[in-house]
Amino acid sequence: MSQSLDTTFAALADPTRRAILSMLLEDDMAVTDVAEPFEMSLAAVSKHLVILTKAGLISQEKRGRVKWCKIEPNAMKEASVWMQSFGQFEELDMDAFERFLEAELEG
Amino acid sequence: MSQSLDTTFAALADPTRRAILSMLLEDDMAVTDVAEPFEMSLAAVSKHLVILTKAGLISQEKRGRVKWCKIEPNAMKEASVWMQSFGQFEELDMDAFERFLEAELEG
DNA sequence: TGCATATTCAACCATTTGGTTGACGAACAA
DNA sequence: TTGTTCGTCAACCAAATGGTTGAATATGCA
Repeated sequence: MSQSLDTTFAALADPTRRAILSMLLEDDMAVTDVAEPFEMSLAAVSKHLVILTKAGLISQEKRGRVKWCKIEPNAMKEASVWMQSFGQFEELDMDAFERFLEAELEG
Repeated sequence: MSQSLDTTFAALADPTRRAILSMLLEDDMAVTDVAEPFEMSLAAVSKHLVILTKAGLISQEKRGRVKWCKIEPNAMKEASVWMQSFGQFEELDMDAFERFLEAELEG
């Protein structure tokens, strides 16, 4: 339930992963090209991409040898709405609010 | 700059800390009272409060023996603005959102 | 076929995280 | 003074995180 907020925020907490998301805003990219600007191994970047995928922030599609990475803005929406609404609905049951968001954004 | 996004998102990634923030939306609270609903030690909650304080999401002020915790709603702004830059997602289902709000607020 | 490229897997490592417990100091109350 | 409450500190622990390397798998190309 708030599991998805956990994974979304945790994924966003790492600067490498935020940089990857920024890159993917420009265009879809192959794993190797995503990894190129970073001073770490390809395997490390591949792990970051798995984390972003599990958080739903990106999707990956394999065509031939190449796995293409594509941003999925929908997952960010739940966290974004959570943050933007925070403080505006003092009398709101936040647990119910989180359940609502999850149910809404799932469909 | 990117450092503070790290700490803000990391602080928000834990459900206990998000629950604490929700509680503090209602009112300022003493550390002991914040800890009361959680099934963990006072020391553990105290640590969570330190993390929230370092992220700027709350502030703490000691009066007498009691340390009061107060939400700092503006601290989420940087992270919120960052997320907004990805704002290419479709809108929420506003009808469902309004039904949710109505149901929540009348209880 | 044989070789290069794209990506992941498996094992490993150091550091961080989220929790525990017991001792402690500071502030109140008797 | 004595005792109680509030909150943190210190030491410790297990699990998760973020990185490495080398081997493995899958695809494409000559």
